[in-house]
Amino acid sequence: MSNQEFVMLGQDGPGGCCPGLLTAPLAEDQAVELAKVFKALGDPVRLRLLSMIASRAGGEVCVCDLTPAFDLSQPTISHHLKLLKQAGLIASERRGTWVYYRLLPEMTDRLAGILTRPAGEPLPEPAESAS
Amino acid sequence: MSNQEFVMLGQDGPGGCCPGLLTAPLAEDQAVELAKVFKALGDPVRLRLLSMIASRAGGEVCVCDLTPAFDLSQPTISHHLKLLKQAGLIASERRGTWVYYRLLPEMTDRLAGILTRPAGEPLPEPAESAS
DNA sequence: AGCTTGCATCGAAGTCGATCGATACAGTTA
DNA sequence: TAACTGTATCGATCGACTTCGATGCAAGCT
Repeated sequence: MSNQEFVMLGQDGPGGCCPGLLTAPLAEDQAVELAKVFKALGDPVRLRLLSMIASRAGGEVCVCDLTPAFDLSQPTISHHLKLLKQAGLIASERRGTWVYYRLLPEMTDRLAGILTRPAGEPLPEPAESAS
Repeated sequence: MSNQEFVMLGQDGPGGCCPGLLTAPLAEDQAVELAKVFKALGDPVRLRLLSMIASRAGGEVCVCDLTPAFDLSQPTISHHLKLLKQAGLIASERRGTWVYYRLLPEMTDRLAGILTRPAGEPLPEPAESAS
């Protein structure tokens, strides 16, 4: 179905676990893929949607529970959910009339790892000046 | 100096450490602030810039070392650095003719924490379907 | 079948963002 | 002071993004 483009972030690159963004200069291809995911997180509405989905007790939320929480039209919410889904952050499942969304923790785990600096990072020098 | 707007992400909110995005529904104000930072990371050029700065041995990089690494004009690189700076991800210092940028690990640490789910998260059920 | 509800897709309108060339500013050097 | 190098800012262009109303599709109900 469809010609949608999903973010895959090629599982840990060729031969290592999570190069990390903070340790090595990050190739352009990886930067492009990673940017898609961060861009999906770069909107207040999508952040709140993700947050509502992730923090849900049962792990799932019906769209009908998400939409009324915003001052936005139903198509707009649907669009944001689609972007989060294409970013690999959430997945959806239809059950009867309703569609349920749930978090894909693999992606958030990956992002957290990418933003984590390896244990005892030197922390060059506690310089103070900052333009 | 200036009327620039910097992201502050009010240190851990009123009384807790890193509510977390994945555990509670995230208020609108927090979502707006967080989105600014993620938006700054939502561009391949900025991700590579941040990566080059963060992975630098001495912890600092001269702009003159960053600019030639891209197929972009000098003003464009300068603009991207400005956005990363306003997001609180990097800081700059002028020494003589050159300007040096360095990572502000507090922000990346914070983001990593926000994207990390608290230890033994239930992981509702390893359901398979994903539209 | 026909109606109703829940959600997605489709254009359109307005805003935002990435990029550039031109230019201004800071600091060094002659 | 003048000239030169390294960065930042300005204004414009153009494509991307957010949002909407209208519409289409899926599933349940009468």
